[in-house]
Amino acid sequence: MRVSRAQAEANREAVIDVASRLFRKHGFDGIGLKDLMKGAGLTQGGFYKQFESKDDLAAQASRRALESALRRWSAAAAANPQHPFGAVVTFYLSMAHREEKMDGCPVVALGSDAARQGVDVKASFEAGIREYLEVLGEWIGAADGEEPDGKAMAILSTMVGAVLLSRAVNDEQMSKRFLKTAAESVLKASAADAEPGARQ
Amino acid sequence: MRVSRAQAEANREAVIDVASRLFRKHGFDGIGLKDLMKGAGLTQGGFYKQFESKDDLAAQASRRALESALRRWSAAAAANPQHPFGAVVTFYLSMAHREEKMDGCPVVALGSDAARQGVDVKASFEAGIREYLEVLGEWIGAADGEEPDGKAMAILSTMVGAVLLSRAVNDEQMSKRFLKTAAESVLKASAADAEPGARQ
DNA sequence: ATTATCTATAGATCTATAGATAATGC
DNA sequence: ATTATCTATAGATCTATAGATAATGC
Repeated sequence: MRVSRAQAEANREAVIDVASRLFRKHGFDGIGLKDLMKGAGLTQGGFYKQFESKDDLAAQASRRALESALRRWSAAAAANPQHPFGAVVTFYLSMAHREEKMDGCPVVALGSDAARQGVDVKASFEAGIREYLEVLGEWIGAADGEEPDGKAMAILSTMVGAVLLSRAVNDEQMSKRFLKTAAESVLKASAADAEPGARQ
Repeated sequence: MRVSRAQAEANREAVIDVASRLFRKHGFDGIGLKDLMKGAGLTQGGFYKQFESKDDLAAQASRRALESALRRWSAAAAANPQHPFGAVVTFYLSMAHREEKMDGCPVVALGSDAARQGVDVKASFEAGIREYLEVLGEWIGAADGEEPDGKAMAILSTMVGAVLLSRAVNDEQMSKRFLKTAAESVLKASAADAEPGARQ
């Protein structure tokens, strides 16, 4: 029954990975410990030797989900080094991303849920969101002086909101238009750098 | 025990109203029928004489929440008839709105949850979102020809995303900056009408 | 007589804990 | 000897149903 220390650690990581996907699919309240452990090939009883509570797993799985999402951004960007931002926008604001909640952006899949969670889950989201903003800031160029990542924040808001809205409606055409108009908007915003009329 | 037909209908409406608020606070999976009914001064047993299922209530409460949110937009707009759009943006992208999940925009409070629900809940969201887009379109002016509410869609995405992000982090300063940068972005986007460089 | 609401309960599921088991690690 | 995982279970809660109760509506 007992496994090696290395295997135990691998099992723990597997639970976090599985949870990061199943929470995105079902929400924090939509799936129980039994199914989360079963997803990693374990039974429910071992859970509390690995984690302090379900909240503890939620915080760790959130962190893992954000890290995984950022890696997908990097992969999309690496595939098109000339236009990393455009590549990420194309991927993020696609119908494919709309459909794959389980492997998609956790801010969209769990944002409403995260707002109801405690500080630990929110800390995981905050850390991941800061990394999102950092890479966005690098790609679109630092803003003009004050509010370093202000432009990145507005762009991230548009991207997150568009996918959220596209998933909340039945009409596929409407979903597509949310994604398309958001893509046009953020690409335009990223291009407009020292626009006349803006302060300073 | 039995009440008049009119009172029964009033009770039913009260349950929907309460549910529209409690679902926003706790999520569809975060509150049970017992507490939903108790919120309207009733007991759990009567639930299935009023509603077909919990999903049925979720769909009706979602519709009610969206209607109520649109009324708040109208109220904010009516308070400043010269700049209805600016008034709504100021209210929507405020820290006060960030704090009041229970009476705030249901797309933010329940958007991630709605994506996991069936067609009925999504239909409620879709109908409400269409109304959001309609009033936005009136205020910011119809776009130039094709894609009538394209600009409204991008603006709504930014607004929804910014409040969602502002609620997912612990840092209040970060929350404020999400709201502030989004407000600047949507006000600029609404002003820029026939911008040079745009297609057409 | 009808029916809106109540109390009570079935059966499933949830989080968390207790104790057994069997393999690891000293 | 220690410990990772297992089976089993406590106690609470969930959705949904059944039958009782008492006031309405004909």
